[in-house]
Amino acid sequence: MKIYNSLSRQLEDFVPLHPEQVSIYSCGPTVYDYIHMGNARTALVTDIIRRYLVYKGYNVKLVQNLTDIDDKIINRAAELGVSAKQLAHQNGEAFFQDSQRLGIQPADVHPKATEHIPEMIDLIQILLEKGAAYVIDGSVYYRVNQFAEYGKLSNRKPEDLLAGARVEIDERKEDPRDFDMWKAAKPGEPSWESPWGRGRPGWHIECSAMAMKHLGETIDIHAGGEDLRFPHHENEIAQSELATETPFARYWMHVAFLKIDGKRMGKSEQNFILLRDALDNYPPEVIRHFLISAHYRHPLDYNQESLTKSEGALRRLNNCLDALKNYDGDIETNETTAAPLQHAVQEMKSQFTQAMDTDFNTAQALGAIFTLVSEVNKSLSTLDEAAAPVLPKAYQALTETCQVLGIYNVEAQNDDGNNVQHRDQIINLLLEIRQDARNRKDWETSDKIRDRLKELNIEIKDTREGATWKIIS
RNA sequence: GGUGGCGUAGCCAAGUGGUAAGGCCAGGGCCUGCAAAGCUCUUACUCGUCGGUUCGAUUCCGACCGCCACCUCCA
Repeated sequence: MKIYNSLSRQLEDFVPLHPEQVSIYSCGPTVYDYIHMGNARTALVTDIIRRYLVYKGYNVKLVQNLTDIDDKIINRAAELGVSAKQLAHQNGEAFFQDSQRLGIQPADVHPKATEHIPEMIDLIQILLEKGAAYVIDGSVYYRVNQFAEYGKLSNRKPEDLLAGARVEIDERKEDPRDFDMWKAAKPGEPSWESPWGRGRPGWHIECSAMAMKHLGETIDIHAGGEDLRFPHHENEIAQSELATETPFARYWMHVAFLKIDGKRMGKSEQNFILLRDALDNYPPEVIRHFLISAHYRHPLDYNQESLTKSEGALRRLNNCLDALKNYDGDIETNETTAAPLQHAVQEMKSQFTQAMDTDFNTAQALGAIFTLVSEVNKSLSTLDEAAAPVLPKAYQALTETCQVLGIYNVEAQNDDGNNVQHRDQIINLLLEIRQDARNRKDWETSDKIRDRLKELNIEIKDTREGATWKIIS
């Protein structure tokens, strides 16, 4: 299995620190607003990496943080006339809701910055003791020139960092590259006690402290959006590695931007689509399909046309799975069959694994899945006797892989409730009446039943074996 | 100015030093009372342009053109 490591800028064999055990830290959102599709892309990639590693048999511990104290939160809260704490709490809850709706499984731990102040203070203290930090007016800065490897993640030399800088330089800092780990409190802002007076943590120290607390000094995979590569992740490395003198993360993964109209979707651009709005318009599986239809390191453009394409692809997949479901398990296995479909199932599994093993190539994995869909449809339409015993295997292979990608929700297919049985009986009665009408070529009645049911989102298909129906959305 | 990425059929998108997955759309055929779904055939002698390396390049190297991103808060 190979992963593209942003640190080495090449594909590397994936070897976790401890065999069969993988630790992942994913940079979560700053909760001053609802999350948008770009945030969702990164979260989804992490979710699928986790699912796939579990599928491969690893034990995975995933930590995804929430930055719940920050300038943006303070400012937004002031605009809205609520406390920063309340705003962060609300948006944090909304983030969990939205993620869940997209079918993203909760992380094992969702640490919040405000609940880890002591750990951050301890870490800053260590860096001060090592001479890698200094205090000015109650703020603590990281002394970048103490860390020789600074710039190794973003591939930047010290002089590069200064040349094009468009930042206003704080004259009090020893070096323009130095960044704050602790900000002295300003009047009216939330603050915590510290050895340097009241204040609040800087952004970068949060992730260093929380990652190390929940996953140890060295984590296997650290993921985030590509915008975090510099300065956020670079600074995390500087803080963590100088403090522990051991590698912070073995594999750095950066998810490319989601674009809209060819431009980066970003909060500061005001061109974002909220995940919850997209979820109101499309089923979660469709959105997931869209988001994984391109490799995670390639930019992807958000537009209605692309979502519509994913809708079509999902329809094809679901039609196939629906047809297959009827064969699930009710055919005795005949090991002697040498049907072409048997080969296709094996081929699909190996192609899927190979694709995912190569830096989580979901686009290629989807190709493998749809190739089998095509083979299954072929067998189904020709009523291939030899293929029949393989059908349950095909169903299983398809559902297994689709669930790794989260584009097929078995539970959602099986409606619950006691009314279902009753409803089915009524629909079947209607189909019976319709069949009678068809037998006497009373097309008017026959079509009326079909059309009216369609209006009720129940779609009828006439097959060789008689009419079938299903609920459409 | 520095750093990184991208340019593959009408659209989206994989991919490889040996001759182009998959999806959507479109058109023909089969099936159907008509549909829907499905099947089937058709849709890039070609992978931004120009050079180079090679028996052979879309894939490696170089130049150029175009687009995007990071260097500032943003996943």
